[in-house]
Amino acid sequence: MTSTQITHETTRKRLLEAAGQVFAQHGFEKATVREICRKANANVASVNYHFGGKEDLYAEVVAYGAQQSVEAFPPDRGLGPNPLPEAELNAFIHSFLCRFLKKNQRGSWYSTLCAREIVLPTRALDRVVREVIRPLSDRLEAIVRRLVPRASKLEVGRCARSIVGQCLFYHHGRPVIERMGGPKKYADADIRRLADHIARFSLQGLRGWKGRAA
Amino acid sequence: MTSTQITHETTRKRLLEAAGQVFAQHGFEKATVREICRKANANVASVNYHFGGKEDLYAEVVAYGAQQSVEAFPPDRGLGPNPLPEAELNAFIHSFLCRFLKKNQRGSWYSTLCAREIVLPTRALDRVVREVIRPLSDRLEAIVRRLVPRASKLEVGRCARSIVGQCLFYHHGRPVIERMGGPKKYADADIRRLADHIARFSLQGLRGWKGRAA
DNA sequence: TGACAAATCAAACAAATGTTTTAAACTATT
DNA sequence: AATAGTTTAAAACATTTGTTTGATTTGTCA
Repeated sequence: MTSTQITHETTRKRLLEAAGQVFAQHGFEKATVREICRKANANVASVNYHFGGKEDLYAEVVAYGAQQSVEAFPPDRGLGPNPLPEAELNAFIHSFLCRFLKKNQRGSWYSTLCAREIVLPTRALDRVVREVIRPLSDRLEAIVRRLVPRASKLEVGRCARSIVGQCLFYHHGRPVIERMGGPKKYADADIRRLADHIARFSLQGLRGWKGRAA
Repeated sequence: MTSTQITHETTRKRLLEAAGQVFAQHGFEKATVREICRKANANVASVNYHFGGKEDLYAEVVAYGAQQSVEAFPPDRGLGPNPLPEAELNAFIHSFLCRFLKKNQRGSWYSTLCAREIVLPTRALDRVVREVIRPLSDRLEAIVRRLVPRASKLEVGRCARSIVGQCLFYHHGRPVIERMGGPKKYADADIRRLADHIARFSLQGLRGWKGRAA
């Protein structure tokens, strides 16, 4: 890689990071190319030069953010070899919460962006589902299956959604939770406790499907 | 009310309904007053004349939609006198799902709008939380308390959020669920089954806090 | 009926914004 | 050092959009 390409990459990267913040803060429509470029110390035309346009930049940012997010908190974090499904579930839930609630050094715009994309989907969502969400979902269903081996495929899916729903609520519902007097920040210990609660609630909930066919 | 005021009211109402659809479809930013007025068979200036501006119209629409939604599906629907908390929980969950999943005659833009507002909050959210969400939340916590009387206030809150999270996931996660091969439409029987699943999962989950202090 | 207010309408206004253009600066290769 | 290709910069462009204006119509009441 020549040094020309290196500076190229750095402006690209600066734009990606700046765009992530601005898109997360204002949403796609209200975010302006001008603010992004100002934040990235780049010229207004640089977005069109490097990405082709605002929309393409956005798609790039979403994919970039989702991947970074999963790599930072893999769902099997801290698990030893041959883990019990109970431990796997706990790790899955904990990593899931971390992805959204932990304030990482970057400013954690990934999660906000992802939430927006889920509720207000654009073309970028298709790629995220394919590359990030689908594998995670498959993994969770495998864990659930081990916990309730007699349940039908449909029931396993429903139970998995019950678990994911609990996690995502703390993300999607954040503005509401704050306005209801809930916490604005989550320390590591808070996230740990939350994960333990959801894991306990869910393991108990799964008991309803244990040992009986659908 | 004079007939002048009646026509006034009807254009107002037409604008509210049209705006609800357009805002839900495109989001606040991308929705244009021109499209709203075209849909409402009204002049471009009518939004400013009747509401003062686009933002005020939006705030009005959000509040209007949230109220209509709860009135259409009250959380105590179909309950007899002195219901068991288990039945109350089931009714609460079922009405909650209906609010978001049932396609009502209006085109059900309420729910979409509400989801947008939760993820990308504006000033309008404060009012919705105060007037609609808070009372619903209080009701749910009261039900949960009856089911786990020994649990702490914090734990009751967490359990309530676990329940709401399961319901909301089918709303917020809809674009993802569809892309994962899930259903696009929910018939009444589907909603019923879903409610039963969530109620069962949750009642089972709550057992973890039954009969023991925090 | 006639006057007054409310409502509607077509047209214009003013601001913001994504994009394009054209030239300058920079980098690497010969 | 010269040149070709790449990247950056400032300014202008074209379009969209919320809002305002002033005239016109509609409805009500004396």
